[in-house]
Formats: sequence, C-alpha cells, structure tokens
Amino acid sequence: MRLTTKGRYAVTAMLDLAIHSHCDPISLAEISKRQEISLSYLEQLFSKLRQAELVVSVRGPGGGYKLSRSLDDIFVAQIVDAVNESIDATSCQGKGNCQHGEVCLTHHLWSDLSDQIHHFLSGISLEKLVDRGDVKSISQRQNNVALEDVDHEDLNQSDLRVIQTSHTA
Amino acid sequence: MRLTTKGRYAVTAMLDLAIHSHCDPISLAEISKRQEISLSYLEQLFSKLRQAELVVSVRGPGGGYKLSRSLDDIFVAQIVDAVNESIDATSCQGKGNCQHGEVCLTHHLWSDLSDQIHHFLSGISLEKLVDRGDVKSISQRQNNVALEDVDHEDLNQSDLRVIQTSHTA
DNA sequence: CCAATAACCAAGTAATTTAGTCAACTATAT
DNA sequence: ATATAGTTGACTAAATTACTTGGTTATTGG
Ligand code: FES
Ligand code: FES
Repeated sequence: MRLTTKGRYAVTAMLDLAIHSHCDPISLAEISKRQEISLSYLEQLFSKLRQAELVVSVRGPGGGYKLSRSLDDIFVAQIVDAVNESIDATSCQGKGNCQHGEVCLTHHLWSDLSDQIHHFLSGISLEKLVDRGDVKSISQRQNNVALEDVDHEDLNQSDLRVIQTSHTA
Repeated sequence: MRLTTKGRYAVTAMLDLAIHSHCDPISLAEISKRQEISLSYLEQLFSKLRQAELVVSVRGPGGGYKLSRSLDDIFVAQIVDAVNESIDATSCQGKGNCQHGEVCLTHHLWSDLSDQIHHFLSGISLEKLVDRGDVKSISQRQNNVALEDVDHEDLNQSDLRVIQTSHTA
C-alpha cells in the first residue's frame, strides 16, 4: 500500500489543472509555481497521466496540458492509479499467494481495505473537488501568492495578463 | 500514508496470537515459524505492541506474549497505529500546514480518506477476524506446515506435544 | 545453584523506494 | 530562426523498510 507524495502531487496537479483550464492548455511551469512541485518531477508524473489518457498535451509555445475529458468524468482513484502502481493494500497484488503460493492469514482483510479505499476515491471526481468551498479559497490564495512571486521577476505585460485572467476568472 | 509489510506483519502476528492463545503465553519463535516472519523483526514489533499495551509479556522459559485484553476489544486500527506512526494520508499529519504553514489544495481530501480508513480498520476486532471461515482454514494449514517442519528437526516429545495441543485445540 | 529459555534492547546494514536532477531531443508558434 | 514547452532516459540523494548482529536481563526446571 503506497499513497505518498507522488500520488498527492498528481492529484494536486490535476486539481490545479481542473481549476485553471477553461480553454487554453496550462504549462507545467505554472502548476509548478502555484503548487510548489518540482518541474522535472511534474514532467515525470504527467508522462504517466498522459499514458493513462487523463490529460492531453499541446507542444510548442503556449502549449501545456489539458484534461482529456470533463471534470465529472475524472476520478481521484484514476489519478492515483495512474502514477502509483495501484492503491492495493495486499502484499500479493490481489493474487492471494504471498505464503508459498498460498493465501496468507490476513489477505482478505487487506483485500477488503483496498476495496474500501478504491471505492471511496472512485466516488470523488475533479468536479466535486473544484466545487468545494475550501478548494476555491485556497486556490485564490495560491493565485495571489503566484502573482506576488511574479511581481518580483522580470516579466512583460502579456505574462501578467495571462495570470490575471486565470486569477479572476 | 504508509501501510506496508510492517503493519501487515503486526496484524498477522496479533491474529496468530489470537488464534493460538488460550491460556499459555505464545513465544515469538512459534509465531515466527508459523507466519514466516523474522524473529528479530517480530521482537521489534512486539516491543511497540507492548508499549501500546496491546500485549503483555512473560519472561523466562515457557514465556512469551499474551493479548492484554479480550479479542473483541482489540482492533486492527490500534495494531497498525502501534507499529506505524499512523494511518494518516495527509502529508502534514493532519495539521493543515504543508504549504508555508497554510493548508494545501488537497488537504481535506486526504483528511477525509484517512478518516475513512481509520473508521474501517477501527471496526474490525481480532474476534471478527478469528471467526472468519477463511482465517480458520488458513490457520489449520499453517499448523500442519509448522508440524511438518518440526518433524524434520531434532525435537523431544514435549515440544511435539505443545504443538499438537495448540494445533488440535 | 545453573543452565536453558525467551523477552528486551541498541546499533548497524542492505535493499528498496521516493523525490528530485540533469541533459538531450522533438514539435510548434511567432 | 528562435524561443517555448513537452518527451525521454539515466542518474543521484535522501528516506524508509526490512532485517541482522550481538548483546542483556529475567525466570524457570533440574
Ligand atoms: S496479502 Fe494476499 S496472500 Fe498475503
Ligand atoms: S496535506 Fe495537510 S495541508 Fe497539505
């Protein structure tokens, strides 16, 4: 059973994408800045998310990633599954053979737990998350912080406009 | 979030204890043989289980461990908690401060998930596990295997009697 | 008493996994 | 052309897990 920073980062990044993608693709650099996740690490994660067909990529300037389908059709379980091997609590990957090919004493317990977790995370779509009040306010805060950070850098008007737009939209 | 071999071993060992302890204490050597867990590793785990007051120890020959209370008053969640730090899916240990002291975008999701898991594992007592049909049959198989293993070693009659007793009881 | 037993304890190590870096390459918009 | 931004693979550092080693204490049966 592994649910670590990797899975959390993936869900966080996908939620960031869900919040900010209205039509234009979002670059990993933006997500990296807002969610404070290493850009190179995000690249690895999105490679897997793309393979799982949860996102589509647009290359070249102005490119980035977009969600492959609507918010109510992407679930947290799918995201975690895409980057982690699985959210499986057994040590046998559900095969029931971890004691010399035979099922061990606690297999069914872990199997049941896995089902529980999977069922829970399968019930939560990105849409549900985006609609939450706390997510909205936290996102606002992050936009403001990102804006302040950008102020301290050299940037041209078009950069600022992009950020302002996604901020106030 | 960590639920690895450590927690699984702990629950397995406690369940073994629950199945075999009728009155006499059970030595870690026995559990080690039946569940195929390193003896020294078991010692470390039981050190924590004892600190959590889930088991009591009896030193000296014929000694071992016994459950500290009845089967229906020990829950899987307590066992996992005792050896793992916690079954917490957040990266902030529930404090809500993983982004510069502020709550991050997905905190509530992981917090809810942690509650779910904890609630599920809190509802499963050793008694429930012992009563399961599959646990009974798997335990029988393990006893037979342990018996065969012992046959191949040098042993005296009293050793054999102990194992037979716990096997057929 | 004494030797065997089995819990207790501390330190260290090997293997694995995670989190992150680096460097090169490809497609595309301006 | 050139800058942007995704794509890929290999590589590294840190953390954690799983396990070993080598003791010490307490207790019991002979
Ligand atoms: S966890 Fe599946 S057989 Fe042991
Ligand atoms: S996980 Fe709790 S604040 Fe981020």
